[in-house]
Parts: sequence; structure tokens; C-alpha cells
Amino acid sequence: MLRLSKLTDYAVVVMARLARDGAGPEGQVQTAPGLAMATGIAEPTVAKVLKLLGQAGLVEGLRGARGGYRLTRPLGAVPLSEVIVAVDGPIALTACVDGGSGGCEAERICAVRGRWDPVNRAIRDALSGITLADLAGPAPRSAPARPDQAAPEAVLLAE
Amino acid sequence: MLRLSKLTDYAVVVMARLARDGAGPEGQVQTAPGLAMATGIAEPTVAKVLKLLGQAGLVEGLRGARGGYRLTRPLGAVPLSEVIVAVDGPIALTACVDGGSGGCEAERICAVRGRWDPVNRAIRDALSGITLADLAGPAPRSAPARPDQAAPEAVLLAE
DNA sequence: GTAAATAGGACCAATCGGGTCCCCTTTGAA
DNA sequence: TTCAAAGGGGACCCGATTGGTCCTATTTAC
Repeated sequence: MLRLSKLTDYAVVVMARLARDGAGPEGQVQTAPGLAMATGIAEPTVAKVLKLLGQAGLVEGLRGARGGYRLTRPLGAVPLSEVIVAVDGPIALTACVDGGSGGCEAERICAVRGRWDPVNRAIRDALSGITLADLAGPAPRSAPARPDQAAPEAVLLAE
Repeated sequence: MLRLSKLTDYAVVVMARLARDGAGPEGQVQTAPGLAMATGIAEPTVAKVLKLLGQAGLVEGLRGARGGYRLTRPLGAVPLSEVIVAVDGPIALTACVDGGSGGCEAERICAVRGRWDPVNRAIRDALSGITLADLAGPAPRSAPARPDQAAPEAVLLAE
């Protein structure tokens, strides 16, 4: 289906939330439990996503009491491709592209061997041209006034 | 990893093989076992791919003895996106894009709800700009893409 | 010193996709 | 007329990947 993983989706939501709450570069930090509360995503999952984003340098984690996370760059400076790479790994549509030889037993007679590169490049370019600001931008419809006050329990029970 | 399925890879290989062996529009047909032999892909898998491609109208299957498959269009007139849709289903990076409501319990507080559309569109555009001829390399034997075939476009969201 | 919070890794379960096999239908050829 | 070759359609099973959870170590404010 050419889908990207849910983790990537969560990552975008979490980073958008960080930006929204002022946890930008050199700004205030926000804790993983707090983000989980605000986004409605389970807390261990939020922690996992933040760890991955931290390893990629997209967020900065401050340890210890009063610690938390904040963005290292404004959303407009973060291409979507970077988030995908951070969470899902390298962007390559087929296994035989970057892995070199081995694994593809039809290597000898494969007619399209090594020809997926332009495809991968096209995808990467398309994804690099979109920043998180484009995704998190102005509220799509009926911006919720205070989503930080919304109780996830209520959402679960509502529908 | 944003990978596309192996089946799609096989589909490209098989279609390239069809073109290479002259099984183009109104040309000779080639059998599934023969294609399996030529490509090194397991025969049941080749048959499965050809069925999917046939349902999408990308290849034409002739039944009965002396039957087989042939392309309905030259490779240059087949955008990669169509093959992906035929084999993998609609191109949509996230589940919450086209499915409407249901499934995403954080729908109410999701900050990026409905914002994946430009991403999907960018991907689709990138994939539509690449034809199988680009993947299969230079025209094998004096059968270049014929641009007189008007763009049949494109049922990306069909299914 | 203690509590709060991140860092890192291991672990389990479920979903999805790859691959195979089955039987039916069609149709050219003997 | 009969047979065999080939496609059409679907069901099925196994494996891999992913999503999600938990535990422990480390750091730091109070």
C-alpha cells in the first residue's frame, strides 16, 4: 500500500505539539507524559518516538528532574523526509537498491537491476520539499480552542 | 521503511520482460511459466502478478491453449504509479487519509488531521512521472514508446 | 538523598504480506 | 468430439515486520 508507519505519523503529531506549546529551540521543555496527555497517544509510544527523534537530532532531550524535550529547529526547517528517516529508516522502495548484492537470487537475469534509483530519488525529493510546518500549519478545520485541556478518556468514550 | 512490496517489483520485471520479448500490444503472447523461467521468479508468483496486472488492464490475458499474456500499452505509456496501484492498492501514506473517520481514536485532538493530502499528492506526482520504460532501460528492440497514446490516466484512488 | 525525568534496550503479540495450492473456465488442436 | 494447455479466481498458511509495553540505568533539580 506504500504506507508509512504509524510511528512516523505519531512523530509528526508530537513534533507539531512541541512547536505549538513553545518547546522550540532554546525554549521551554515538555515532558513525554505531558505530550502523551496532550496528543492522546499512549505514553510509552510517545517516549519511543521521542527517543528516535532525539537520536536523529530532531529534538533535544534534557535529562533529570524538570527535564523534557524541545525542538532543535523550527518546524519550517524540518523536511518530512528527515522525520521518516529518523523513525522508519532510510527511504528506499526496494531492498535490492542499496543493499548491494545478496538476497536477490534473480540478480543475474533481473532486467531492472539498479534502475530503481531515479524512483527513490523522486520520492526523496518530493518528501524533502515538504516541511513539518506544511503539515502542522494553520488549523485544517475548526481549530480546537484548548486541545491541551481535552481529556483522552472522553474521546475514547465519545465514539 | 517506506518500501513498496516485492510484488510490485516483480510486476515491473515481468512487464519489462514482456516488452523485451515482443509481447506488446497486438503482438505475440507469452505464457506465465515461460515468464517465470525467463525472470527467475517462482511460477505461482508470476501467475499472481499477471492476474493483478490483468485486472488493472495493464496486460491482456488470452485464455485457452496457446494462450498467454501481452502488454496492452508500450512501456513508455505506463506510469509506475499505475503498476503500484494495480498490485499494492491505492497510494496513501497514512490510513487516516482516505478512510474517513473510524480507526483513529485521537481524531478529535489530532493536529495534523487531513494534512497528509499534499504529501500523498506529491508522492503520486513523482510516481506518475516515471514510466516503466525508464525502469526497463533503453528500448530493447526498435520499439520505442509511442506518445500517440493519449494519457489514459489514472485511477490512483480507484480500488 | 530522593524524586523526576530521559536513555537504552529487550521483549511479546498481532497484523500484514509473500508465497503456494486448489479447482474452474476457456479454447486451440488432435 | 475429446483432450490438454493455459488463464481466472479464490482460499490458505507461514514468516517477517511492526506496534506496543516494560524494565533498568543514568542524570539532575530540589
